[in-house]
Amino acid sequence: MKHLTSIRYIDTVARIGSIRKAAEVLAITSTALNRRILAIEEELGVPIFERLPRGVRLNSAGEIFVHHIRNQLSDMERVRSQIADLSGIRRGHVSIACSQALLPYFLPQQIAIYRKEHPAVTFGVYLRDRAAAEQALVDHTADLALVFEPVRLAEFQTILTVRQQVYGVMSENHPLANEETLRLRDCLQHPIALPTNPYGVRYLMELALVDSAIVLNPVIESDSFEFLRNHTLTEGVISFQIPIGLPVEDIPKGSVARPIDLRDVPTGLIYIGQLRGRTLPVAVARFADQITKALQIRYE
Amino acid sequence: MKHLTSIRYIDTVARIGSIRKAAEVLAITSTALNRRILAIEEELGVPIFERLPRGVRLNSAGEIFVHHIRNQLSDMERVRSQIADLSGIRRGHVSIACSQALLPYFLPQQIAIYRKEHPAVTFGVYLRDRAAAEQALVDHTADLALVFEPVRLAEFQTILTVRQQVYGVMSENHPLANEETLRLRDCLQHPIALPTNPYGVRYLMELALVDSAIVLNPVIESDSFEFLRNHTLTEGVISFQIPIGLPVEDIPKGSVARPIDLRDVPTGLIYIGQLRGRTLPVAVARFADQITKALQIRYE
DNA sequence: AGCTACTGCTGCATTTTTTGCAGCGTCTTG
DNA sequence: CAAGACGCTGCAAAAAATGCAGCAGTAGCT
Repeated sequence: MKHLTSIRYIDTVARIGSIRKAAEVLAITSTALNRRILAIEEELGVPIFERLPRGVRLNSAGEIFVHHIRNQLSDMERVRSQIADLSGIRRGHVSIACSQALLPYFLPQQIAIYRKEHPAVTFGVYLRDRAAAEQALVDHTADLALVFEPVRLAEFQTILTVRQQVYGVMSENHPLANEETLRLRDCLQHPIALPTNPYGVRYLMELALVDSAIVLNPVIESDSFEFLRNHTLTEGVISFQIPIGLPVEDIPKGSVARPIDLRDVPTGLIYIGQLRGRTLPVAVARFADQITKALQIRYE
Repeated sequence: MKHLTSIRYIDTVARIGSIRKAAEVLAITSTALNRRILAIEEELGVPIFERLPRGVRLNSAGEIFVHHIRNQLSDMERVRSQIADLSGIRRGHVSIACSQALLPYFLPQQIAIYRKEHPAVTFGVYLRDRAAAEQALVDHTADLALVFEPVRLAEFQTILTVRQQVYGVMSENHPLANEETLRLRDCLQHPIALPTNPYGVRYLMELALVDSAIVLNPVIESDSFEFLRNHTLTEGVISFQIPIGLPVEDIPKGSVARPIDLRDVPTGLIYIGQLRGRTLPVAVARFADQITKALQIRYE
């Protein structure tokens, strides 16, 4: 909306940290942008940016101000979507920050279902580790966060939690492929592949072993779950994943997934959350509702 | 704030229920107001007012919108005051050491103006002669010094200087009361009243006469400017004062002030100063700013 | 030291937006 | 049916925003 242009600009400058760079992104000249900032500072009676030789940075007045205008901007989005809802059309945008496990199957499926009903709603899906996803809520980069074992900031308001047991994924030719459930000590007899540290699965497994003398020695470590999953097929390694990151029906040909005994690795939790105290735009609220129901049905 | 003008207007229209009447209240034409409303409705894609023969009324989209913008407006107020608190212009203490001439009119007036904006800021005003005022800065007894013809210690950092011509103050019945400007030798034909030695006016006048044979022989000598000023009314004496120590508009009934010819007594300077190198508290800096501007306007 | 590249900022001419005036059509009201 | 009030529109003037060119300051590099 037009009357929010200045504060949208300022939001962008605060994110980018440079007036000239932000001006490029916003497709205006740095002059115009600079003047808008000076005008706002004039109105507030106080500068909101520190001028550094390499750009600008919010000072504490700026922190307060920008925090407020981000609320204002997303509130306005909500209002627009409420108004649009009145006239029957649902439009809007849903922005999601989520863990890697949600990307391959769960979210694409859910978004497809939703968009079939409401084609005017657009989506943004952003891969963030546990900490960054929560941060994205705070700075309004995302409306929803779907995170495995989050840090749980004070600003994070849980909508739903879902238990997720860790599974071992391996080739169907693997010696352990026929076990009903896997014991961790058995797995560790074989080469293993693990996600890197910030990810929830790795975190859970290290937590499980913290009291024992055992150390995780992955032959493969990667921050790509997809790579890890594929690698179980090409080499006889065991990878680890949570059910939501696995196909709903059947594991791809040639690989199997077996639960790790709960005595060895406890279940983790996926959290769906939003920024505390925020009233979500209609489209977002509805989507949150949909995936909440889907998860409740799927994981009792 | 400027960028909220449109929504403030809309808020008013919603309250009043008529574009033309609201325009009057807002002191703009109905045309401009009407166009702003149309523009917002355009942006929202939906009207927010029902047009009735007697004016306008919010429709349900408008209810949502106006509810939101009212929140936004009061939030902005809150943010502004948070920022004001943070920057300290709202609270704090300003401590001033100054010459006697500033006490009767100038400072009370300026402090009143400032405190009207920032009632939580407190003031301390201390009468100090030229040397003592500067010393007060050094030992942090005062944040600001306003001094006529100061000693100018090394630690004294000048913020602004203002020229002040010496005036003769006398009863309107005095023989010299009708002169445009006064020559010093004419004044000395009459009884004169002078401040005691440490004061700037006395200093200036003695400086002016140092090369001549003339000696100042006051019939009254006092360290109270107020006493001197009043005494001109009761006895036919001439007293001496600088403009800032005189009322802004009119000299009190019965007395007149006439400038002393610059060939006889040179202009003196009022210095506003602070401790060298010190970063002043925000409240102090603001007040210094205010009086600086006030003085610049008053004595060009 | 000198140089380059990058920063935020400013004066001026130009473009865009906003405003005010006059007037139109519609509707209630006396 | 006339009067008055309402929201709205065409057009010209006023005001604001924008873009260009250029300045001054600083970090990092040679």
